[in-house]
Amino acid sequence: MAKKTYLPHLAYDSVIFGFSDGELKILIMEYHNTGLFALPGGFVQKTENLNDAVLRGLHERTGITNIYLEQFYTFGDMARFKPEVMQTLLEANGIDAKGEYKWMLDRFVTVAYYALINYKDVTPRPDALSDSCEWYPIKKLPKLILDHKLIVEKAIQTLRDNLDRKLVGGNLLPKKFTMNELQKVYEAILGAKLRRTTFQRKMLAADVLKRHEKQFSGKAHKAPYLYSFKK
Amino acid sequence: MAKKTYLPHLAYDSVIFGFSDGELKILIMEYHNTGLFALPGGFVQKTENLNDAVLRGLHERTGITNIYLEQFYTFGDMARFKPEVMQTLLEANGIDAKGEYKWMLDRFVTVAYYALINYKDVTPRPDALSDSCEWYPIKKLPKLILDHKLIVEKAIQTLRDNLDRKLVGGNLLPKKFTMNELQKVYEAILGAKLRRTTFQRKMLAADVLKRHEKQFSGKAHKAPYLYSFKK
DNA sequence: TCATTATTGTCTCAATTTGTAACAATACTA
DNA sequence: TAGTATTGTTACAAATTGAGACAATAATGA
Repeated sequence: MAKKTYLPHLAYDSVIFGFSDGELKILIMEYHNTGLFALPGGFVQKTENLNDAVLRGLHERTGITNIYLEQFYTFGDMARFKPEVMQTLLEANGIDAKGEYKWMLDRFVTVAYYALINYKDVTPRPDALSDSCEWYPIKKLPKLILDHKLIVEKAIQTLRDNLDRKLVGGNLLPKKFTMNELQKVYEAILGAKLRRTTFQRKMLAADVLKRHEKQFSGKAHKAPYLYSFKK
Repeated sequence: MAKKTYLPHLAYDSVIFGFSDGELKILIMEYHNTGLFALPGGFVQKTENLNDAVLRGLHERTGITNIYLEQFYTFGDMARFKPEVMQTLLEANGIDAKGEYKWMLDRFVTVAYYALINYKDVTPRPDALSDSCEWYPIKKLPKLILDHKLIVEKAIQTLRDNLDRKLVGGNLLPKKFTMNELQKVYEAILGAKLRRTTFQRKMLAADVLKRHEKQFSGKAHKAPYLYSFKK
């Protein structure tokens, strides 16, 4: 955390999406004894690629490598400069905000990314300053520091815009999934119900799915096929 | 240009699109006595909004205010760190690269924007270090420094993706234009011919155009209507 | 064993959108 | 006043999407 190792004034924040219980969720960190909630973020080492810094941070927090990651906006307004917030975080952790960590009170421009991961693959790990790193449904987020709410909203908007174009929904599921599970992911992202038959036809016509064996659930009805994304 | 006034390690670059002679063009700067070409860019003052810094730079170079501007990506690879390039630029201008301007040889992360402007409204003005600031057709760009070619390609790709979604084509034309002129802008951006009747129907159905008086060109055929974008 | 139930995969037909061409209405020229 | 190039609109075909019907399961339970 020495000033020397990181680029000053530059940070990243990540909106990490997961899917469970039919809901879209994101990882939120809570800081010790402050009641402050924030997106997981970090800093960029002086000789490190920006994208690599984010992948490094995601790996530390989720244990996953090979993460679907997309940069979507860089936030650089002066309005997001509130040194008293960072000071609260540092002091709550018994760190002298006038010492080695003083650079963290400076103005930061932050590059925002979103990640799509399979909920089950993750065991959230808090970092040194934070109390917990937990999943929150996007409809029930706690109050977030600075402009992090805005960052989340822009992430969701970008994800929606990219959903059909980049066929990215599968990254929120295990390798193999049923058509119904995929549809539920789409519905959670778009915030709207979709028609079963139209959805199935569209996905099959897109020619991106590979069909596997059937999944027998033990329920009293026809078993659905399992699918995975090609390539 | 004193180090004190700007955020270190952070820059912006702008891909400024204009349309003339049926072609999409961008503004490129050439540096004195170096044969080096680059996108117009700049730095962010320590107490200035990122977006405002870009608008300020665009105003200085084009004289225009009220510019359509969109941020599209932040480039932060180490591969773009080539201090010898900036050193060449400074020395060609008789500036001691070891002095006050030494910070410009550092690593920079750059936030890239594209702008859409009406070609006729612009009188390109070079900045202190550059020789000229001129329009180049996107098909005939000179070799650009660093990763600026990549930045241009990503700008064009983003512009294409946003074309229908954000209906931004009109920003490249004067307030009033004919349907045919608008179609030519779309064709230049997409790099493909469009069908006249389908294009006209789509634009009218989108309900974003206001129809004005006819434009009499003096040619021996029916005069087209002029249109402007609503609001 | 065999009707019952819930869900799935596919098909059908209607509604809508898009592709393509035709056509009448200019605005000017010769 | 006929001829020419271009425009705005319409007409019809082709393709896509909406909405429902229907047969094919897997299990359950009489």
